[in-house]
Amino acid sequence: MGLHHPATEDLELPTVLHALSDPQRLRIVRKLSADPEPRACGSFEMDVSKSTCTHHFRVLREAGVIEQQVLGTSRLNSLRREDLDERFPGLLDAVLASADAKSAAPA
Amino acid sequence: MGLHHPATEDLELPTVLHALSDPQRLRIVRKLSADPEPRACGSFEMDVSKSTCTHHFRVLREAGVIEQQVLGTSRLNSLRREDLDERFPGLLDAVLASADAKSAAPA
DNA sequence: GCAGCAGTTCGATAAACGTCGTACAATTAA
DNA sequence: TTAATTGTACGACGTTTATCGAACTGCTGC
Repeated sequence: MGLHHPATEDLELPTVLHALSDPQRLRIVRKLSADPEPRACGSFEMDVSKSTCTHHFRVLREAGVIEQQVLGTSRLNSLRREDLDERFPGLLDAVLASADAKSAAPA
Repeated sequence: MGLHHPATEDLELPTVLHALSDPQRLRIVRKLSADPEPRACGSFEMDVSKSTCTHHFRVLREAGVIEQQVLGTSRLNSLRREDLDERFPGLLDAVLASADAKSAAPA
């Protein structure tokens, strides 16, 4: 069965903000942004269990933040950057910039 | 007793995003942005009970999104726009613009 | 076929959340 | 002083959340 992805015009701001408000999920999104190549779930070094991972990827997908393509036994994840930019201009960039600034360790 | 407000450098991105991810709270923030005059809690037309209101204002305050000043029996609420812009440049604007766009009814 | 790998599904659990009503405190007005 | 106004504190409640482990499905390769 195909995974469900919300249409661009159906993206809800509170839902997206909630999806981005969890540290684990924020990490996923940042990695996807840093390297735009679609990546399997397993390639993210998550410090939670496999089933928790599945949960977080689903929250991101159902919020419309990521897209998941089935490839064999894997799910290739990519950011829905264009859709997000169309619906919420500047939001993703601001969130990513804020997350980067925060983690940019001072010398 | 004075109300507790987090310092600008202590603002956490996930906490702020979570504070903004609730429709009631988003409404509060939008009203504060539309009219930058500090306003009492009661002046927001909220469709929830008084105690729920108190809860939402506290979440916003503890996340560092709003400032509450005591004036008599009232709490004057204002956006911590400068602090937010310093810590998370562009974030608040992007959220507010997205919220505005969403509620801007098409013809 | 069989084993291994990638994720999902299914409870379960503990914590957090949004909501309410009632009671309370503190200020202001009569 | 009494009453009204503004908001808080305190449970209480049902829901959602983040987490886990164990069992499962579906592909890939030997």
